[in-house]
Amino acid sequence: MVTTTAAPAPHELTSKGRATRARIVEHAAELIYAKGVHATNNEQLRRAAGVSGSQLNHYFPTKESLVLAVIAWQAERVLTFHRDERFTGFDNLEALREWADFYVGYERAYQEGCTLGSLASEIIKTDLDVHDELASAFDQWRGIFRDGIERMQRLGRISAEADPTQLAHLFLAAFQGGMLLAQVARDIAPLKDALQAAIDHLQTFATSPDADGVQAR
Amino acid sequence: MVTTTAAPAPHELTSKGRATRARIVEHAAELIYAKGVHATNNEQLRRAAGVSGSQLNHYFPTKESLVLAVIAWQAERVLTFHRDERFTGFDNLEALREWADFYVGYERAYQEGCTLGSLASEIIKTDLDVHDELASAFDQWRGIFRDGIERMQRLGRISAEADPTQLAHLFLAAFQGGMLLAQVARDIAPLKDALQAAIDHLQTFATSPDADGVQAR
DNA sequence: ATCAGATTGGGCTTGACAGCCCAGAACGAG
DNA sequence: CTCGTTCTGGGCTGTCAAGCCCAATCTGAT
Repeated sequence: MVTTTAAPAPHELTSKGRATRARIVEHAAELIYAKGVHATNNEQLRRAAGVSGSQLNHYFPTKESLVLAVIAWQAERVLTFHRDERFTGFDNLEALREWADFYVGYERAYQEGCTLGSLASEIIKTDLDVHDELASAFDQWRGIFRDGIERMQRLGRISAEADPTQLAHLFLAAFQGGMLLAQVARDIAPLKDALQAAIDHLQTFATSPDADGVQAR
Repeated sequence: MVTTTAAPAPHELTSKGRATRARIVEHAAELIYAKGVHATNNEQLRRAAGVSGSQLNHYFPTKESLVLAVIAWQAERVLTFHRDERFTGFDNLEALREWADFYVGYERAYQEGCTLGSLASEIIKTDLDVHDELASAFDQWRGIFRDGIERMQRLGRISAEADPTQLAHLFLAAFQGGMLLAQVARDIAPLKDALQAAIDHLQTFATSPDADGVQAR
């Protein structure tokens, strides 16, 4: 049996099928975020999503396929959030401050950690072949920060000597590390401090320290 | 049978017993670091440490007790490493650079992550009651950086306006986050960049930028 | 030397979970 | 309306790991 066209299409989903599949992914994402991949089993997911065992097998033959779908879903969520208009592509310091404030004020930050980072840490050493999906997501995430910083340079807001990729790595690392530390300490302070310090660092590259409404230290 | 003294001592270990227990913990730590907690089972540990099933049960009745011992062992290791003479309590920028260089050059950094951080992320959401042990370890770790930065201030090497706790959080978060990103990307660059940027930031507080052998940017 | 307690060996049981199957219901194109 | 396809329900089974037990051996203090 050879595929006639370029679209094998293992499952042609109807609208109802798509709805069920989406319901499974969303509930799986929530359960996994709250309890971790390993502590989330089929039965809990069945009850939460209101589906039966065979539906899971129908839409997600293996746990790996489900986890991949959850990763894709969470990645899309977090990337969409960061591309929200309010952050204007992170082309100014105030947007970064607003972004940091959001997560510092996000209750679940120090309870469950980052929706993507926690997931990544938990399964990166397992057999699950989810590496490429994760790498791609984090790469795009970093790209959002890097592009923003590059734009700050082009707009003359920060010095041309700043290294956008390095700074993007600092932001993402401070965020992920801060989330982990906050989770462990059950206190948001580590995240708050790390993000504040990272932003302060970027501020040292600002061409006019006071132009952004915040006085230099 | 009532204990005569105040020492219930659930198990008085002989030197042989202590050796076996230590062998188990060390091999468990290595296996867990390489493969994760969940992917490490009794059989692998039995073969690696050359012990039998009942020994595991004898020294570590539950997996939780074993994981706790591994956490304590790894925490002691990482804290001892950071207290090594060569870092002189992190009371100068050069020590931080040496520290960063060590991990950037450490092969397993972007393969397995941080010996403590990876473990923490993997099990923080599980039932295992290991929270206090982890919190204490990270608290001491942060304390090493904070104390170093405070000493830099007392020695007049950096401005008194720097916030030692905030900067300590930045270092630890950049390290943990950088480790995670490096693992995901299979590239050391994120860790290298994050640590470099964090050190650059501390450098902006230096009272004499060139006194430490490195020119300001 | 003796003996109580510590240590060791290997196998076994119980429980949990992922993956699978079959039959029936709903859907939707013609 | 009709029929092939997709969707759904609930139960079943194979696998695997954690925890446990009994019996044998070793240790070290007296």
